Amino acid sequence: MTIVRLGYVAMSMELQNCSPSQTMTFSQFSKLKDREAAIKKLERIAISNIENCIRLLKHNNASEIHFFRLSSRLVPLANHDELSDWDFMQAIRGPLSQMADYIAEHPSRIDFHPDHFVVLNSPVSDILKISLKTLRMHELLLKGMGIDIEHRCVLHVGGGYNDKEKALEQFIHNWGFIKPEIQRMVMLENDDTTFTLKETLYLCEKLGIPMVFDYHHHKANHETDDWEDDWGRVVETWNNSTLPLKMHISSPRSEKEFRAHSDYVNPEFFLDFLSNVKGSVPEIYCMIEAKQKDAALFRLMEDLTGKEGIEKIDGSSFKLI
DNA sequence: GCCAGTCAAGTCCCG
DNA sequence: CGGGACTTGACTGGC
Repeated sequence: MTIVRLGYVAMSMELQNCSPSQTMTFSQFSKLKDREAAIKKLERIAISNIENCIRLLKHNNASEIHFFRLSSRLVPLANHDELSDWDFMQAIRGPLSQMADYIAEHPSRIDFHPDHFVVLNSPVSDILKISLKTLRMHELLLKGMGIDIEHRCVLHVGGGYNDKEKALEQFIHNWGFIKPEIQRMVMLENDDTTFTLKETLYLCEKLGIPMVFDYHHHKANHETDDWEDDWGRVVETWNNSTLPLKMHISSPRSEKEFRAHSDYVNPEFFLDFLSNVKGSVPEIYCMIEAKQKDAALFRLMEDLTGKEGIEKIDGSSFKLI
């Protein structure tokens, strides 16, 4: 028996004026003459983003959704070099602790997917450094939300640099310079252009990192199309975690734009996948990555309801029987 | 109120 | 080696 729990990414198509990613670019910031006022504006944006996250969490609870990816753009310019004197954590302390209270009362699985500019296998030390700074920001935010940081940040392996084997070894090399507290936050995901399931598994097994399998990326980028043989290895990487296995599900937009995410997830595609993993693991968290965000999740929830071999537990949780 | 252009970042691709 | 594409959602400016 396997329990499947579905989640969605960062923002809602149903809630109005509830973006958790409002922003100010550095060029906008620079144009403002009064730096103090500009920082106050950044702080207002960050506070509004976090308040909107709380609204999203309430929306999730009301909809029986227990799995959610937070936007990584909650605090605009938090990592910017020119703003290193800005104590953004102090500025957002209030709403962040409200969020922590809410999460404590309504537990769910919450994580981040820092954008692809976090590159841990870079041979350039400055790029590694800024990447670690970005991870440090995620660490602070998680702690502020009262969330155990273990395995909360999904990352890609990084650049191929014309020699993937060397790039994988560079990852291992760089990993040695990363403090254990940050290492503990990281999960790795196969990507759609460079590092495949097998290559990502190589790192995950070597370094004890849980592997987030992205089925769509695998379809777009693989040595051999079959993944079932490697699925057991993916499951094993989660022995390194106290959390259940997690993966990513999305559908190609079209044959021509195969790598792009479609608005919704094709239920047949998903059901076919589920039939292959049934019984292999007690619980799977599936992050639905679709353009229509929560609306796509709601549609999938409906599509799965009443299907053969699927028993509904609650809104977004299903038992495969 | 809509549409095109801009903004950030690192990598990759082309010339 | 240099410039442009890629990607994402938010925002700005022109009409």
